[in-house]
Amino acid sequence: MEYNPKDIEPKWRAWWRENGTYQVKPDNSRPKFYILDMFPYPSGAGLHVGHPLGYIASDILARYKRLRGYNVLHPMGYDSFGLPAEQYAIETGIHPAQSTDQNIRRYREQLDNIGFSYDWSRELRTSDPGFYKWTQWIFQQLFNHYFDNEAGKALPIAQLEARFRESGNAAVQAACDEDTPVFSAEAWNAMSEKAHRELLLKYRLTFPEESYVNWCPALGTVLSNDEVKDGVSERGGYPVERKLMKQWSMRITAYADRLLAGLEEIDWSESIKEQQRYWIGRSQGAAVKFGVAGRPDAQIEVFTTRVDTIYGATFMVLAPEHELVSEITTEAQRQEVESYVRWAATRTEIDRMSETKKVTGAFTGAYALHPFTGDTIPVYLADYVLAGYGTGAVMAVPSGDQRDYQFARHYNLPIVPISDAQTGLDEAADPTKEGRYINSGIINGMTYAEAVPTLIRWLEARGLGKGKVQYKLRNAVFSRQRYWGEPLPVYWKDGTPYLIDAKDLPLRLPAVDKYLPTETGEPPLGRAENWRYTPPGSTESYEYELSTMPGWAGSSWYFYRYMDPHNEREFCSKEALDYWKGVDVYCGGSEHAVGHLLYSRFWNHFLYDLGLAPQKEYAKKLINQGMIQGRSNFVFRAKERFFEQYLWIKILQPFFSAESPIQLANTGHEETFTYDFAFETHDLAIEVTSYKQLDKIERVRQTTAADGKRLLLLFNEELADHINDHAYTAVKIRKALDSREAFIMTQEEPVSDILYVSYELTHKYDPECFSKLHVDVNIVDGDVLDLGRAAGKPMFHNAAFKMDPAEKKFYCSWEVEKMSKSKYNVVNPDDMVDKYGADCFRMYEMFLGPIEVGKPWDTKGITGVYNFLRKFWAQFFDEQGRFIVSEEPPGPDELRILHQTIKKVTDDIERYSMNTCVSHFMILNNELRSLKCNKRAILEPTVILMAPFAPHLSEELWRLLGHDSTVCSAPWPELNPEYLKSDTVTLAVQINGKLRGTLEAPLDMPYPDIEEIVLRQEFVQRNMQDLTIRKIVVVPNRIVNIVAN
RNA sequence: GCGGGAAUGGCGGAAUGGUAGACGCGUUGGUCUCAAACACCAAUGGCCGCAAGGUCGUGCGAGUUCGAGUCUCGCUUCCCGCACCA
Repeated sequence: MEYNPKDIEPKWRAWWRENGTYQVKPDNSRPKFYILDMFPYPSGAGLHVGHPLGYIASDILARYKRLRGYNVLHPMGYDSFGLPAEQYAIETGIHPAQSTDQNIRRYREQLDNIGFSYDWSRELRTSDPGFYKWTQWIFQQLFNHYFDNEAGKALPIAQLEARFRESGNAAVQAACDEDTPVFSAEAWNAMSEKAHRELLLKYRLTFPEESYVNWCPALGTVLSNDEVKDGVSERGGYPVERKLMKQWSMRITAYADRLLAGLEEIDWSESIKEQQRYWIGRSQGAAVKFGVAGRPDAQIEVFTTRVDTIYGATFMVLAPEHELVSEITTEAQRQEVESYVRWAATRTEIDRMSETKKVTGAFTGAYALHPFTGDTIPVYLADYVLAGYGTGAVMAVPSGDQRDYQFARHYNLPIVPISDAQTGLDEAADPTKEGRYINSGIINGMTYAEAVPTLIRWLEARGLGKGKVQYKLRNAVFSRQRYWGEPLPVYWKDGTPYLIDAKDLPLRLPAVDKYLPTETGEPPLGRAENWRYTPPGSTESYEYELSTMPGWAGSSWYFYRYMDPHNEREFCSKEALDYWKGVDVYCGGSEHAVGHLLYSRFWNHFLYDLGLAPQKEYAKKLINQGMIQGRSNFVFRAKERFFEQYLWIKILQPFFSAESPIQLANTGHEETFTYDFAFETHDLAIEVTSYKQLDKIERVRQTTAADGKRLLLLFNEELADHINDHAYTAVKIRKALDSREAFIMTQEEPVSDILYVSYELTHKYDPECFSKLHVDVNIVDGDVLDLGRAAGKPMFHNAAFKMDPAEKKFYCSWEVEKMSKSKYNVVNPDDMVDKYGADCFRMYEMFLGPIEVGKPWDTKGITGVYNFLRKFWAQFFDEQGRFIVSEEPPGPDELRILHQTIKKVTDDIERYSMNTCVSHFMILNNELRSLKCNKRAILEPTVILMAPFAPHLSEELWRLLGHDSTVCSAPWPELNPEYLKSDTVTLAVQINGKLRGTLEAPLDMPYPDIEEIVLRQEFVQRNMQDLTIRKIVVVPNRIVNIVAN
């Protein structure tokens, strides 16, 4: 009986679905386990083989935990608000809901194909009003709370109001805007309601404010810091500029310390935790106020982490945007300063980054007063000081800070050493904390540890400064000028925002005629008719907020909704929260390190403060699956920014001969055309034995290159518009390349310093091949040539050639890169499932290597897994194809290998090492085959062990073994350590740490006997001839090391 | 520049301080076949050797240890993240 996945897989998927096998309910009799995948954004491209990697690993874990008796919550949903659907809507007029729905259906189909054990009755979509009702509700809670620094948690804003009425805000320790004025109770009580509301906005955890934001003109929206990479938008790569705008903001900074501390209690990768720590960017230092000469009213405050270097401050630098700039600038300098400020404003982020080493600045003509010495020091502007960090001003200590040093050198400002340990100040700054201070007034002769508190005490006593903690973390911009997102449940009255009544939630997205900004530049919601709110009991109506929420809103809390997805009264019931608590294992990509993974922790801390979340940290364990990369099909030009849109293939071998012309037919389109080829001459004769997979390449065009050699052009510019065709073609070409080393790809116009690339041309030294390639490839012997990084940035990795005549080896490597539609290197999981079955695909993805590391996709290896499954299947059938297992009792060898496998697979799943599990199954199968074992007592437990990995095959065999219930609820085989023991062990014998031989010895042989036996061995005696034994180290049942000289 | 991680055959990758290279791919040889494919069997880190065996081997250099891919120190290279953060 042949193993045919198509016969069994759809059948069992249907059965599982019909029988609700994967549906879960809270069950206090069993321990719970919550395994969550990061839900996908349903893009139009569908899944590729890289996507399911994490899903498969978590599915294996979920199935395993079920077999271990856990009540497993393993849900899936869609992060279905987002930019691409909106862009598509702008282009086509199709409502994003409609295209999103279509994409989701496609995703669901693909996910179903792979046999995941999701409880689909809990599916959710962030764009579903039943879901975003609660996103809006949480937003309202944030609006209604402030962060109390004394309590260390969020408290209702009403409590804050009460305190203001009682005693003003002087004694209130709360997270608030920097510019919050101090007021007394009397003053508060005398204010208007509008004034009250405006002041409260300075405390609320979400609030509108005028601030510099990342404005992306091309996308017509603002972006949060984590959505901007290298000065351009993460989606689309459009330029981003800084712009002062009124935006909703989340006071995440209030939680900075808790988000930092929380990292200590979660089992996430060090790299993600470090990224979050860095993003939060806590630094301890001091705030110091400098006076301005001749202006007793003005002060320049700076933040420094090195207050101990303050005596070395010989000038000050302000950011060009600093608010005091025009005030303190002298008339003589005004023109220069203004032109510098203008110049700085026009520079984009990219400009700044590419010129970080260049010193620019301007002198304001003003002088600051050094708080300790009273000296006057000049005040400059420079854009190396950032307006957005600290106070936007620094005290410049050229002897201790390299940037200040460079600036001082450029403007010929004094560089004063401040420590006797500083060296090399002729060359560079020396930021040492060693030694004792010199030229430093009250701290002369002190060490670093003594100086800092001395200085801070001095400053505090005079009101000139204080110790301060500064964060890099900024409040997160929370509004987007887009259509396809959650509407903010807010209306505007009298210039301040009000929440709509909770009973009016959800505030549904209105219909609009177009998905573009209005003619007056308002967001698309401005197009909605009658987009106004009438508060309960009011006759007036007021305009709703026109912005929507950002993409990360829904994903900041969705993990709770799965626990109770259909609840209409609460975001999640208390019972469900008490039972499921939080996520036990969270699986997803590391690209969300400082976006989703930080924002969701923030919301969770907030919900925890409200008593709505059971745990401070919602996900104890995080697994980051690596990215599966595709191979690039392109050869890049080193000196040009964009790579060729063509793929050239040069035929190296006469695989089209005059005798047997090959037809290349277009099979992908309605129009069909064929080319007949007959090549008479050939450039090279690398042996090629298989070409048949070439027969589906589309649109091949024969052409002649400049040097007169024949070339085939496989892509053409028309195809650029048909991305799917590209992907298709690229895959076909890769298959051809995979099958044989048939091609060299080359560029249109070869240039000597640019390389030709071939695909794993040879892996063994072949002198013929070598010399011919040498001629053709034009490369420097023994060199690894990096094809260069376009414009200094690794926009694309490149293929490299290495030829090493000394080693007689020739290497050629392909670059690997992210699989993406635009790179034409996508491999579709459906194709894999269609050809090999879901079980095989699942196992193969796991077999590729550890989940956390990225690796290139290589379809070749899948046959190994497929053969394994076929052979495993065959164990259950006799030659006539009848299902037959023996009821004989198993022998010790069979039991040993079974229990070894139980042990290894159990241990390895627990440590998320799925790749080695697959190996263990293969080893087990190889052993059982050589033992010709078809005994039920062995095979039945094996089927259960395999069930998490290959659920369909296991289910089929399980039923054939005579079970009525599903293998999904079978008990995990129990390890019996007795069976692992054997009578003898293989002892390795080393002499001075070198392996000299092995010998079979009885288990647990006593020491003197071991020594005796070992020394009797022929190979030991032979190697011991001139040596005297010093010592014999015995590791029981493993190794004997004879130390001798 | 700073932070995190990695480096093991032709390739993906295994190895609680204890026989490096499990398992798979690929390759080579063989069986089957008119032939091919599939399948099956065998070999497969390099070098020397007919063989037995020897010898060198986990990026480089030191160290700890009876014993190091694994631990320590110092480098190199690559990947990821951040990047004028005062």
